[in-house]
Amino acid sequence: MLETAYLRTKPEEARARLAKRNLDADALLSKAAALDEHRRSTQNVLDAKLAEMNDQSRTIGELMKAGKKDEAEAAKQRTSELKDRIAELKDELTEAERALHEHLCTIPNVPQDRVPPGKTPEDNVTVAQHGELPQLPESAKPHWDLGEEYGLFSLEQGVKLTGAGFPVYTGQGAKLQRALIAFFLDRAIEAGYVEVMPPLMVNAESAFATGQLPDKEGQMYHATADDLFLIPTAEVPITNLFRNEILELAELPVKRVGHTPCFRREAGSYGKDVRGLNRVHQFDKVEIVRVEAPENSNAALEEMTKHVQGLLNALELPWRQLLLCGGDMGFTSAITYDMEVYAGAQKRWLEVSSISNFETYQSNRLKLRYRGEDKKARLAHTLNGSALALARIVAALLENNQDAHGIRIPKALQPYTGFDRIVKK
RNA sequence: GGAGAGGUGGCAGAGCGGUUGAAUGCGGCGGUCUUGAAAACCGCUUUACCUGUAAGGGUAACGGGGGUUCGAAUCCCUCCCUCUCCGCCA
Repeated sequence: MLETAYLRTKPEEARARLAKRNLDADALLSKAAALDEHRRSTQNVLDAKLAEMNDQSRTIGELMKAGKKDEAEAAKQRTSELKDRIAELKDELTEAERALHEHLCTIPNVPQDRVPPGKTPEDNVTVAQHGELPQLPESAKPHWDLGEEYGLFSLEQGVKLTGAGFPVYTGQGAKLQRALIAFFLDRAIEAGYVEVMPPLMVNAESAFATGQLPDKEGQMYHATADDLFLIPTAEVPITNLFRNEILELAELPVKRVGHTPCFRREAGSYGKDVRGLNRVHQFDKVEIVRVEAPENSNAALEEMTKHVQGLLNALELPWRQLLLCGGDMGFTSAITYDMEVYAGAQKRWLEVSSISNFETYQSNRLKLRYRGEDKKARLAHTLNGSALALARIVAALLENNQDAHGIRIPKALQPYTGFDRIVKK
């Protein structure tokens, strides 16, 4: 959620940046300004009445102490009107706060200057690319065929157990999952991230603080009996670790990494996008999360991107880095890079990582602050990125490395898999 | 799941209807003293919002929400959480 202080002090900047998202920035912001103004004036009046009431109460207390019962009683009578007015104003303020808050929740984060304008993925900008695209023979198979052929994973079995989009991994396929997770975790730990194993379910408060609620409610599985949500990403529990915290400057930067399964309903998805492992309801992901002082957050974003590039290079996967345009960026992000790998048999790019700087948008909801040089508490910046999402990495790995004798495992991964090829049983 | 106890500032721990945003101790910060340090002594030490150029002033917060009252950390209701005992269990 955007800060009202920002909207008040830099309305022009907010308007210009928001416009890149291809929405009616003027309408959103002028409504926010009106609601904010109303909230403040209501509080002003209420505060004055409360001060008056406090004064009265103090006087009555003194009269009671002095034994002047009659005078005290008389003073009590006089407070009833004030009391009613205060109750009225309190309701008004609560409503004004609710309305402002609700409206602020509908305004996405303001994109940074360098974010390109645009509406669709077509307008994203490729800022880096690396690796040769694999030249596979016509007989090359997409990963869903390879998965069946080598007995690595089965979507059909998942249907039996759960439903569509819940793969069952078996044998070398299961080991490959475990190897990738361990590899990603180890690399992050080497890079200074502290490993976290969080709960896989969160309460509504946590889901709200990182922005999954209310914007993406339909995306999460909801256990209604206990009002808990299955996490769509480790970002949610890990970032919420810092909810309502004030960090000392020396504690920054906070660097956390966690592996979790991720659960996504993916309501409304269809078509070739969802074939095989391209889009599933449950997948494993290693996520890196950072809390930074504002002046360091953009450097941190680049560092995280380099880290992800290093992983992809180690896996020998051709990748490209996209700078998302305003229209394609996530609701809560100020700038996002997407990392895509090329899946040679499908002949298409698959998104395997999304790295974002949320600036204060999340921390404002989280009430995540840090104490600066001047000892004043102010909102920290939060960032996160996938490093990396498994299912699609597996898809690309299988497709690109297939040959007549099986599927080659990249060298960096072999210590983790314990085998250098996937072969038919 | 059942029974009981309890949730107060960074921590420990008072307060149980009237200048109590909150005693006291510890910790932390600043100062005096000292060649330096320790000890001792003195002062400071929460956060959010509103108002103001600022200094300052105002309001709110004692697990969350609601109620009683002129006035609530203190009384009542409710939810959540922690601890102890019992039950169940990987």
